Amino acid sequence: MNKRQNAARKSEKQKKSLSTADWEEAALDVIAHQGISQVAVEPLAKLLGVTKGSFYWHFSNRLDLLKAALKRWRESDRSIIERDILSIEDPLKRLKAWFNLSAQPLRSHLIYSTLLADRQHPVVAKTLKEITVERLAHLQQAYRDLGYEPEQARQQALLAYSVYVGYLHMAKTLHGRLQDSEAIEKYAQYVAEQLMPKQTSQKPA
Amino acid sequence: MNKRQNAARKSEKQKKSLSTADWEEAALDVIAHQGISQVAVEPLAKLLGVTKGSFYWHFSNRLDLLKAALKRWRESDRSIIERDILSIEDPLKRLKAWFNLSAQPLRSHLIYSTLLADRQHPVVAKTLKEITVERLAHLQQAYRDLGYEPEQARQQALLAYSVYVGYLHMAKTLHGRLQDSEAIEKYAQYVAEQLMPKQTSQKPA
DNA sequence: AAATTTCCATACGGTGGCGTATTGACTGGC
DNA sequence: GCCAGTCAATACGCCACCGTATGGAAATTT
Repeated sequence: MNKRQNAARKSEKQKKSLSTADWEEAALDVIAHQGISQVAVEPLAKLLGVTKGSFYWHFSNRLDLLKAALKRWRESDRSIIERDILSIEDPLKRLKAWFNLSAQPLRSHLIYSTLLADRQHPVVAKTLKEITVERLAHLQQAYRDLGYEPEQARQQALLAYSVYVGYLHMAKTLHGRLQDSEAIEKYAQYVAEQLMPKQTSQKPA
Repeated sequence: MNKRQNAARKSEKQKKSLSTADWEEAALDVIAHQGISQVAVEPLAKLLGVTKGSFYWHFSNRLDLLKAALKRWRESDRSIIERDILSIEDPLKRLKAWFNLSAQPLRSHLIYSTLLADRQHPVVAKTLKEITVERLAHLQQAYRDLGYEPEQARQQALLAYSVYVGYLHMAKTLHGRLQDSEAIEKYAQYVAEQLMPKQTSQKPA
């Protein structure tokens, strides 16, 4: 038998030794629910059932872990967007897909929402700025493709994205979590109607 | 002469001894620029040119200060809103005043924006929830007064407030501060146009 | 001018987290 | 079966901050 420890360390499955990715994922889980400040190596180690002796084998320090975790999140998020949004050719459908995705209760949103709170942290600030600029560009392009003039497309993209960010906050503030009920569905529908060009004119005044 | 210390303690004016309000204001300044976590009693004392011996004379502990500071902020903010917004009878002008105030670079916004980031903290969460509910009610009322049906007024208020919150975040994320330039003016103008009822109909579909 | 109140300094112990150093145990390759 | 590599436990020193205890000085009261 080549399984490593014949005694299960704490709960289920024979735990093999941890990989760098395991630490990153654990960090992301903590970020999603508690924020950057709670990503502390000793508590995290306890969470994973080891001590920090292990941590400092995988990472040189705490910052190193944060960078790696954020990079991992960013890549996964980007691949989702590329697969589910940017691949859509019809700009109206693409925009709808944006709104639809935004209303979905994904861990990625949870992480983004928490990162917004931790924007003081230099590493977080850098990541946020990058991802925000990127998404704004995509949104602007969508509105451009719908016939908006560049400047108006920019404003509209900013507006739409503000609604997204604002919603994330409101949900957490008012309910302590991201909603999953029908209420959000109705609201998302309403928002989409407000933020998408009316049928009556392609190029609004 | 009844001035207290004939030698200026550190910079200007003969510093009399500190009041509770002084500590609260200092805390709010730190909150505005660095967030709750940086409101630490020893650093704050250093900032005020005293030691924490003073602090624990005025407050029983750190939490006590936070509560007091937030209460102070909330009251000042509320009085601004009552004076500059709620007093306006014409609902359209009132709404315009909301958007106008939102675009102003006030310390109150700065604080609110930072508090959004610190919503993990129980005391902050409570404060935020209260103030959000309050403001949403005011906004909803404004839209009601404009002829919106209750449900739509609620949605619209939520949307408008999300834009406000989202904008605060975007500004900080993209520029590291609240903008004061003409750009924000134009954007505010654009947003107002989008979020206020069109001239063509009082009661939008 | 003495007493009391108000405000502050200093010193102390406690906690939680970071990062280092060292040792140990299990693994696969030879 | 030995060795090198991989992952983890333990112990240590450090720092920042919290809260307490105690004493002292200036201001105010009497």
